[in-house]
Amino acid sequence: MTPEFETFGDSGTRRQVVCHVDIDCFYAACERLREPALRGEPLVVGMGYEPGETHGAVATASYEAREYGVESAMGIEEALDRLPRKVDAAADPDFDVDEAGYYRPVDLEYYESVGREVKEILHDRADVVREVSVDEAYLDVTDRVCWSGESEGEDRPTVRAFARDLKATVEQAVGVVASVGVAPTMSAAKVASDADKPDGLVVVEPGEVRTFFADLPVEAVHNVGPVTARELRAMDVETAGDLAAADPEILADRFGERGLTIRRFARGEDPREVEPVGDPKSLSRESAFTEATTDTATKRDRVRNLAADVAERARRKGALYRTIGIKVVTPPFDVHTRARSLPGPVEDGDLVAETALDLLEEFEDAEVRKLGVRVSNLSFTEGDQASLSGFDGASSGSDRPVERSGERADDRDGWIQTTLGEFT
DNA sequence: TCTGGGGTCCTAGGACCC
DNA sequence: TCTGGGGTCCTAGGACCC
Repeated sequence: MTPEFETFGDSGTRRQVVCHVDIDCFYAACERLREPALRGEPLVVGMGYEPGETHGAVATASYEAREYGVESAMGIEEALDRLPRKVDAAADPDFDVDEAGYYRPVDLEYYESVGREVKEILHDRADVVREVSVDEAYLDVTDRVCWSGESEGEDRPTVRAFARDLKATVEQAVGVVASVGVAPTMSAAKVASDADKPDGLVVVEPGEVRTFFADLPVEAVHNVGPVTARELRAMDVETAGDLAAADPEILADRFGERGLTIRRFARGEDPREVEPVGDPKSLSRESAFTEATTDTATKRDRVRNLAADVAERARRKGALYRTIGIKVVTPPFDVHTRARSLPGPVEDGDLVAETALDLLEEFEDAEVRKLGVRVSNLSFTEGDQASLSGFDGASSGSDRPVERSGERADDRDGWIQTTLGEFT
């Protein structure tokens, strides 16, 4: 028995059935939920955007807005060039109101509440759910469905019927549209849900994974971003099919372990099983200045606020941290990080601020466009978490039973206790 | 295209230990 | 005293994902 091969999509013996669910234009869909007048209109949801302003970036553009060339991650200023605001267009005879759109700032809390409604349905429909983000999840539905050719599963629906019903339920109950992909592996399910957006439903049967990938561009493969895609193209690897057929040694040489992973994905091989996400590894907060600044007081102020935020979030989650760090972004877009580890895990907001400010001193004279504060090397105390939120995990979703706080922490138990005494 | 915010994982070099 | 190898931790940066 070779466990790693058990769940390989095209060659495995134990067939996992993975369903990937992704809400279409989630932020925009949420805005339309509470403001139905926005339906059918070009709509841009901007992060760091405020009504009437031009700073920030596009978090989500509705399909109608995309028609005008507005894309995700684009600066709001650029987006406004392509798609003016309705209000501005109405006031200016040079603009055509019909060629304008609506802009809304991100309201994550609201989106999270909508996301929770969706997740409830998903937990209802699957034995294991991996919540990847506010609007996206993997479901292990192995024991709930059968592939189209199978008949062994008495009452089980086919994957397609299952997915169709899931989509309909989400749409009726929550009012947002999901794209769904079903496949024998996580990586294929993910690509499948993406393949026919919006309102997509794509099923990739076992044995078909590699064929399914073959003609897709390399960047469709999970973990292939713009940088890797460019390098692959330079090596004449254009499609996922090319990637599947590429020499593994060359890929390993060029991209390390990731090179082998993406090749396996392209071949339909992915041994990962759907598992719930564990405790976070780090917590951070960052924010950009409207305009880059060199002013020390401004920078220190911002860092103090971010530090307080991060510390408060860690406290609420019952997280102790052993490493405190900052992120400093200087023009044009150079990212610098600095971090310092403490002798033992602490929960101490003042110390976060102090350490962050100390690390910031190196950038005293730098022009800064963005700052961040981060705590990492987290450990979660047995007590707090479970007692505060109930430890069932099945119902509450986000708070699952505390995991052992990492193998490394274990062999340190002795001194963790002593340092805890000192620091808390 | 001049860029938001919150994450994960990997890599590489240096310090330090045995 | 310059010669070996192995392991871990820490920091910084990079790529990627949503």
